[in-house]
Amino acid sequence: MYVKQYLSKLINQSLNIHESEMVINNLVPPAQPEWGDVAFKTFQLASKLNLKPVELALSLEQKLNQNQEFKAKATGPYLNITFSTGFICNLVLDHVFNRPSPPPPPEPQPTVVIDFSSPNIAKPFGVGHLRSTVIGAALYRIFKYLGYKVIGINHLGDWGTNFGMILTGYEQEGENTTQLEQDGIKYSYQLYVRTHHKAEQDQEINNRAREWFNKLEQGDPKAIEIWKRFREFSIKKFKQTYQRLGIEFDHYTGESFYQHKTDEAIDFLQKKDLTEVDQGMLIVRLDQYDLPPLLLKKSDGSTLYATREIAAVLYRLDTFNPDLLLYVVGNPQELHFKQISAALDEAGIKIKEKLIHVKFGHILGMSTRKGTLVFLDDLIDEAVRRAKEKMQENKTISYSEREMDFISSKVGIGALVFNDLKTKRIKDIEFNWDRALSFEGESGPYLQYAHARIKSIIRKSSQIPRYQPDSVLDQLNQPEEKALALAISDFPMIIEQAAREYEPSVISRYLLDLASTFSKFYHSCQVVGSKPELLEARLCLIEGCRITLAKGLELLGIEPLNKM
RNA sequence: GCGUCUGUAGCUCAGCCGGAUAGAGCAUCGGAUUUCUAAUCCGAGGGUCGCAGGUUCGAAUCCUGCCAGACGCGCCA
Repeated sequence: MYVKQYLSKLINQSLNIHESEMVINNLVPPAQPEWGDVAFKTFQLASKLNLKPVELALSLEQKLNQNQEFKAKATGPYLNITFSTGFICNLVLDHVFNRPSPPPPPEPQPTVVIDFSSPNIAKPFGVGHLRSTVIGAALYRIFKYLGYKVIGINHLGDWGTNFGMILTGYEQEGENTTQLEQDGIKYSYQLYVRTHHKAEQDQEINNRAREWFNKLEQGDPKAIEIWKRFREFSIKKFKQTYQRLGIEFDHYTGESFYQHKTDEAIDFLQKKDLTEVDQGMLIVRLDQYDLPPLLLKKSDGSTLYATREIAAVLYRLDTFNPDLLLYVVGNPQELHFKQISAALDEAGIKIKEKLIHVKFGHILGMSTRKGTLVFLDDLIDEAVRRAKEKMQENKTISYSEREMDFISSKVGIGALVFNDLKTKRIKDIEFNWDRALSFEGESGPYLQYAHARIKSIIRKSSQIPRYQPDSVLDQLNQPEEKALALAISDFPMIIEQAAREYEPSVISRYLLDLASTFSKFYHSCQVVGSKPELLEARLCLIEGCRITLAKGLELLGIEPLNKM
């Protein structure tokens, strides 16, 4: 960005135009590295200025070459620009060291509410929920970094007919306090499964489950008390897992929170004359939107998922007055969110631009029934175990016991988190232990390793890297050094793109590229042991890379490591 | 049946608001360690960009049709 911004400014000035966005969008890497550092595609701008691309390129070549800092060469409709390495490094590192934060967004500070993770407290936290959790948490950090006010909400699935089943099982078996307190989720899930199994042979159990859920809805003290216990211990367990992942929420307001707000929501839609009764159900027709009707009430009068969702959106608009309302929820619910958005739009609420369904592909090859479901905690444990194994194989580095525990935990989790963030959200993922826990190639540990190596170099240099204007950066003249500076330069634009597209994978791909560029540098340019000026210059460059890498990793929720 | 999404190297993917010779990782094969961590780096092979039309000076990218897969479509969430 720094380099592109600089170039764009010059191009705009030389032509006396104000098209910096278009120009920046047309600045690309040259097809061949030896052609230059940045290439300008002139097609779009030429068309805007009513010129032929080739002519524009030639004219720009002449104008820009009055500048001392670089060479410009027109090649057909392209303009290839070559900088001196020292110049690029100064441009880029000045920003990295002296202006590490992006400029704040214009006042008033925009607010974004992010609904993510949202597990069901009676069902195991499986690998499927990891995606929403990890993507949502990344978006949370990205928007915060960009200066937004961000509110993270865990919309727990803490209400529903399945609690009838759990309460029935509880009634039959009595409480296993140890299990409940240790892992409320696993306990309620197993209770659910056992009772559900019995219910398949015994209709009486189903009836009992319905009764219990009814009691719960009526506010029966006994039912509420037991439900509260299950909820409390499930959340306690969730928080432990979230802590391992370094994730926090501002609110744990689940579906039960909206239980008594649905009447108000239904009232609101009824007053707008949008509802009608069909076969005993209360519905909102959405024919104008080419969508099937939204169901608000079952024929027995009880509310549905969508009802509570409407209530939740109204509550959030009212409470947080957000500019964006993000729902990090899987693909299958696309229709659901379209309906919610349409119904509210019909009611005159301007929500279409605000309510964004940040959808993602689901995890294939995992089923609760087949028993192929993988529990997140087990997956994390396995990731950490494999990381530890890898560390024990390492013959050149020794670790204290504390280091072993800390590093293996961060590496294992880094691999796991990165695995869910490296591809575009929309893609379905076939779960595979070895792929999810890869430590090589395009992986979290690859990025952490690059960071650790930079730290290691700095440690061995016994110097503190610093940036000074007119410094020794002119010492740098290797292509690997220039490539590294150019890679660092793209960081701000990448973050903006990730936010614009609600797509953390943009950052993942970028960091892979940055780390790979560093690794190439590492293998061809020695830092420690160079003559003093070169040492200082290279330290400054790799520290710039490290700062950028660390920031990117933090945004994704991966720990940048000093040693591994 | 209708709708949404996906289809690029053996596998997993990037590139998709049109532009220079379609890029990575894994896997396979061959190399690199007396110097800052080999969880790394270098090299090789590997492609009808699902198929067929269309728009354009130019299409993996835009439009249409078809094929394949995933998901969704009134009383689960």
